[in-house]
Order: sequence, then C-alpha cells, then structure tokens
Amino acid sequence: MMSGKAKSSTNTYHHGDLRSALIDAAIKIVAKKGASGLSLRAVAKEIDVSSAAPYHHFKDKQKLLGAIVEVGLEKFNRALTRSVKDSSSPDDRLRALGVAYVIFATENPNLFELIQSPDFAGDSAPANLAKERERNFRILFETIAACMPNASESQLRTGCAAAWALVHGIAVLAIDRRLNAVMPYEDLGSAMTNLIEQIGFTKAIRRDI
Amino acid sequence: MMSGKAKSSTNTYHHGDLRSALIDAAIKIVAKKGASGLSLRAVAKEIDVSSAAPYHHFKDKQKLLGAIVEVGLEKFNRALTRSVKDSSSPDDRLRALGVAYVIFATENPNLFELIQSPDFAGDSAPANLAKERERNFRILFETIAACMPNASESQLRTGCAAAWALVHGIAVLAIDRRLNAVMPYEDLGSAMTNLIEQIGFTKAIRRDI
DNA sequence: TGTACATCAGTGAACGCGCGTTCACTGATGTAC
DNA sequence: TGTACATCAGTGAACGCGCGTTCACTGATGTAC
Repeated sequence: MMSGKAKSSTNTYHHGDLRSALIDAAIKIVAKKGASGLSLRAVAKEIDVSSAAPYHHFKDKQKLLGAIVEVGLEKFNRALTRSVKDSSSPDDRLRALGVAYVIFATENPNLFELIQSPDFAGDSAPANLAKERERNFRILFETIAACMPNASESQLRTGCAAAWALVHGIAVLAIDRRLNAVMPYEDLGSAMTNLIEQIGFTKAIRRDI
Repeated sequence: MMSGKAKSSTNTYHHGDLRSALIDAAIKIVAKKGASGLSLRAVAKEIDVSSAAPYHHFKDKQKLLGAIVEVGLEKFNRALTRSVKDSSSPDDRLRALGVAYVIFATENPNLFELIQSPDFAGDSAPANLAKERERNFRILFETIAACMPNASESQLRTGCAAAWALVHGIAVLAIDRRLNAVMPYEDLGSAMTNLIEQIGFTKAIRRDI
C-alpha cells in the first residue's frame, strides 16, 4: 500500500483521514471519467477500503458529490480571485477574469462541468454551495461595477449576465473542442485569450447599456 | 393498446414501423428524463414491445442515440433556417438567429444537450451528423458574412466563434435557470431576447475586427 | 499506570435493481414457380 | 390462384455486470475511575 496515512505510518485498522482521502480519490476519478463515471465502489477501491466504508463519512453518493463540488468551487474561486488581483485597469481585470474562467474550465473540464451541474447549482442546492457561488459572482459583479461606474444596479446585472454568458459559452465549447473547427489553434488557452481580446470583450458589454 | 400501427389497424405480430416508433419514444423519454435517463428497455416498454426488439433496428444503444441526434439536429436546423428567412437587414437576421438558437435550447433542453454532447459532436461523430452540423454552421457563417461584407475569411470565422459562444452561453445558462439570479424575468424567452438586444449583439462582434 | 467499557470506523457478505445484450425460438410476410 | 419455402421482425427467457445501499460484525481508540 502506497497511500500515506495521516496519523500513523503503520498499517492501522483505522484509516486516519478517510473523509479527505475519499474526496481526493473521487476528484481524481471525476477528472478522469467525468461525474457520470464515478461510483462509490470505485472510490472505495481506489484507496483500498471496503465498499461500505464511505457510508461512515457520507450519507449517500450525492453527499460525496456535494463535497467534491465544494472543493471544486473553492478551487475555482481561488483561480478567479487570483486573476483579478494585480491587473491595473478595470477593463484589464475584467478581461483577465474572463480568461481565468475559460482556462480553469479547459484545464479541469470534468470538474468544471460537475460544478455547473444543475443538481448543485439550482435552487435546491445545499446552502454552503450557494454561498460559494455567491462569492464567485461577487468577483464578477465588482469587476463589472468598476468598469461601469455610472451604471444602475439593473444595468450592472445585465452586464454581468452578458459577460458571464459569453465567457461560459467559450468555456463550454472549448471543453468539447467545438471551436477548433471554426478557428483552429494549436494552443487552446491562447486561442481563447485571443478570441476574448478580438471581440472587444469589455467594450462590447458596455455598448448600448 | 392505444399505439397506432402504421400499416395495419389490427394487432399484428409485426409492428409496421418499429424503427420510427422507437425513435419517437426515445425522444419522448429524453425530453422527460434527459439522455442519461434513457434505457433501451424503457424505450421498448414505452411502445409495448419486447426488450430485444430494438436490436433488429439498431445495433446497440449508441446507434439509437445517434438516430435521435439526427432528428434533433434536423429540427434545430429547421428552427434556425426559419428564423433567418424573412428578416430584412443582415443585423436583424443575425439577431433573429441568435434568439432562435436560445429559444430552441430552452424549449428542448434535454434534446439540445444531447445534440451538443461530445459523443456526437466530436471528430469521431458519424458522418451524417457532421454533415447536419455543417449545414447549421453554414447558416451562421452566411449571416455573419452578410453583416461583415469586407471581412476576410479568418475574420469571419472569428466572428462566428464570438457570436456562437455568446449565444451558446446564454442557452446553456438559461436552460439551468442560472441567469434568473442575475436578471429575473418571468418569461425566459423574452428575457433572453432582451439580453441579446441589450448587449448590442451584432455591433459587439464587429468591434475590433 | 491499569482496567472496564462505550464509542468509533472499519470489514465482508449480501440484497435487490436496472441495465445492455444474446439466444433459440416462432409467427408473419413476401416471393418463385 | 395455390403452394413451398426463404426471409424478416418479433418474443421471452436468460446472461452477466456494476451499482447503491444495508447489515451484523469486529478491531481500534479514547475516556472515566
């Protein structure tokens, strides 16, 4: 057994930190096969534990998935926050934010899709996830607000919707390599950056508002 | 039995047009439960036929799904073609095309998602599907070309990518009602139209190109 | 420090389920003569 | 028009599989005295 134990280096009956280990293993499987390819049994097997063991830490499969989404949202949040940190002008920050969104999506396609899944993004989603999502939205809203200093609340929201939809569309299409047919690039990341640049991202969403 | 037979009104041993019936039933199930909720057995049951019967018409489940996608793409194509028919100016046509895209997606969410699934949209997709998709792209390309009469081929392609991504993003987010939180409307369709209008759809994609 | 005991976090076997697919079969249909 | 026969399109039973989940259990851990 190669798996490191958290509390003891000997092979103990108890795992030490099975909960974290389960989440890690689950994220690894999701990354490889997508959320639909994840089974509790596979997760348990991945860390050499019986199929029943996870039930001491998660009520059911859905709860484990929820934990993955939480971790994923935090990671996403970190990426977005980082992107917006040191850019100078509001427009630059908005552009950087969009690029970070797309880059995260293409680098973590399966995790991104799980995070966006209606099961966890809808009204019936757990409160902690909604809170994390709210944090993400705050970043966008504040950046947009800095870009449009004279806009009303309602105008800002429309701006958010427009920017979000555009970037989300690029992300989704890029994940499935659907844009390659339209504009072939070798490096997907730079292609997306390029696209965002070319359509005048920040200027576009301010137009006509 | 309520199901109508194609060739005979009596209850015959042979169905008549089982292939079409299977596709219809499958589309109905997809509409209700999504592609992941579709099973061959359920399709067979829906039209009161044995679980083995579909195998006389489709080699396996994937082939049936492919048939659904084909029908779905044709329907999608019809909607897009229609939208672009009688509008006057190129800008109006592009806008109408975008609206039709979003409307189709929100009215047929599960079918739309199946159509866009990487299993059938990727490079390994069946040739007939790729052809149907090409037809859809043609509509966009020609509309964009009309909007940008002096643009180069490469510029047109970038324009296509931008317009597509924006509209696709709206569609995907709208399906999951994710935009409601940002800009609440009662009628989703009019909200989307509104959004497309407000961000200056056609002007935006011409900017900086 | 040592012992008794409650609690915790595992095990392994089993359950029932729905699924895709295969198989030998049979009734219906169409065609050659 | 009638008959023999090949082919077609169904049936129903069964296969094996992976899955989520439950259960009685047991070894390890922590705590009160």
